[in-house]
Amino acid sequence: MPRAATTSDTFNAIAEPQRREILELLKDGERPVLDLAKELGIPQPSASKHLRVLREVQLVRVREVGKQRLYGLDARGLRPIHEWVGGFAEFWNESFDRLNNYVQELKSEAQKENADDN
Amino acid sequence: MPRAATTSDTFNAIAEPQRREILELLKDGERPVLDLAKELGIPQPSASKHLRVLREVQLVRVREVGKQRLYGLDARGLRPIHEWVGGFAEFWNESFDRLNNYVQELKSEAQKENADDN
DNA sequence: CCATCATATTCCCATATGGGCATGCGTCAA
DNA sequence: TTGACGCATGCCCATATGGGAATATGATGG
Repeated sequence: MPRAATTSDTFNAIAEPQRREILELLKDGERPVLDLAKELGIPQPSASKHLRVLREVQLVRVREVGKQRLYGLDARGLRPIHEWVGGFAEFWNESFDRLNNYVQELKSEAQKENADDN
Repeated sequence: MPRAATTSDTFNAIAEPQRREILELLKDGERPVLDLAKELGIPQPSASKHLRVLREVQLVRVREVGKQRLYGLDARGLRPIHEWVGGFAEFWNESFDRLNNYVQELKSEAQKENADDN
């Protein structure tokens, strides 16, 4: 089985660089598809596809205005992710120390070995 | 081109459910591969593969102890992600209001239309 | 050196994905 | 109604991926 379907999985939805860019662009407000496509330098169909994925995980919503479809940000789906990642906050501070300790151990061992060599 | 290589991309690394589980298990401390595999209910090769990906993005580090390889958490790589997602915090609070306004607009329009019908 | 244990790799398969291109579809203006 | 515009879809291709099974690799104990 390949990677979990991007659909209905917010983690996968934001695993795509271009989709992350889209989300960032939408911070400034709603935008039509062609607008986003041009900004990203990708063909319209590609933009539409990415937007579809974002739509499926509900990170964006659409509003039809005439011929255009204005895409807007709905960041609520990002909150769970922020919380999940945040659950590691205590570790990314501490982990430096851990790694540091580990490096210290290696150094000690190395010195010991050098001593043995003499 | 398929999705960006999972290698060297932390976002993709944590897009895999099992890899996220591994990271969570490692919160409790270092663990050998078979241990993780059993805990996740997956074969050892699968665990090794996932661990490799996590290693490549440096979310875990290995320490060789005899025949075993103890995998440990190195959450520092998660910090950038936390910050990126956090950049949307102001929106997931606000977005509810936006959506709400949008719904209000729809209601208004609907009422207007009903009024027109009469 | 040999057998065994703990892991890592490799191979093959099924599938999901992103890109490019053509096309279908709904909306608006003439 | 027709034509143009803005998007969404469908199709095909190349590729990366996860799973399963078999095997290679490394370290340990005898």
